[in-house]
Amino acid sequence: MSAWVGLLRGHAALTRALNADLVADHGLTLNDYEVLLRLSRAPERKMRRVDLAEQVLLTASGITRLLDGLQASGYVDKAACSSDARVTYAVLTEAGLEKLRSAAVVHVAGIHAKFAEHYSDVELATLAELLSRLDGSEPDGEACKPE
Amino acid sequence: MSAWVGLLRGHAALTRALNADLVADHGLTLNDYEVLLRLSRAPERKMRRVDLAEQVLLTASGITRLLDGLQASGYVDKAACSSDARVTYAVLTEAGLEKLRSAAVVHVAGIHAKFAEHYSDVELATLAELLSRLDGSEPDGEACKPE
DNA sequence: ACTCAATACTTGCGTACTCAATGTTCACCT
DNA sequence: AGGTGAACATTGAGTACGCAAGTATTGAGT
Repeated sequence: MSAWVGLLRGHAALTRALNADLVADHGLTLNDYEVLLRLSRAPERKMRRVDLAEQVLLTASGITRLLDGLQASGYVDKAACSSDARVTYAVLTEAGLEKLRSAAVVHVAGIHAKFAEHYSDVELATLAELLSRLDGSEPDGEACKPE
Repeated sequence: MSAWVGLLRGHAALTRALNADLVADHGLTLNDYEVLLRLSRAPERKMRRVDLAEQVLLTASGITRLLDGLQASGYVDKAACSSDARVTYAVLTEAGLEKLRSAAVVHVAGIHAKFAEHYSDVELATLAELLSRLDGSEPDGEACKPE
């Protein structure tokens, strides 16, 4: 049970702090950042919305709304798919890439600081490996910085 | 960065699954359960709302609304403090205790299953210890079951 | 006794979602 | 060709919060 409580509390502590910084400095939430990041690393900087939703663990509805916000800010555009009319792509704009880059400076440093404050490199690797088992994802190295 | 991504994804995967079970089977959210649990283990099964908010990592506003819901369901009552008129206690009712006990059967088993699925006992203890550093909390043994 | 800052709680408002419903499109089968 | 079920994206409605503002009370200092 300790691990469960630790996961809840640790998650809350970290996301609150990092989200507050991101919102205050750049007007982006953690999920906004994650979406911009995923797009920045996708071929042609575009992804189907359904794939994006799956990647950031949101529903179709959630991704629609989140992307509406980013589109309103000029950070993403929509693009149609030539072979499937059901599909709409989310495309990262130049403004979006700039935004991501500027936000990354502080965000990545913040994450590093939070973890380095508590863990050695070995411990961090252990933690990462253990946590990756929870949702079956592969450990994802240096995943926080845009290309 | 892997640990950060693992924390986000692991947290999402676990809380989604466990919350869905709790809501479907008992009409309680994870935070509802946690509040009932904390009250069940408090002296006289009552706590100041401000302390409860701090324990479950909610704001005063958040705990007010959460307790409103539990009170409407008959699981908690309010009680005044004889020595400080600012303070209102949240008190667990008998119905609340019963609810907690019945929910605990499935919830605790669910948590155990999720963790045992991925970790040995030693790994679990390691994970718990590492996670507890994130918000400076003490490891909290067998904290998920009501008294 | 008075003042002020801190404390406790509630309420209004806004945000970020999920669930359910809906319409369009596609893949597959007969 | 026609029918059916699934995939995709959006929208309406509801939920669970946090932030800010507000009220009442208390403790500390003068």
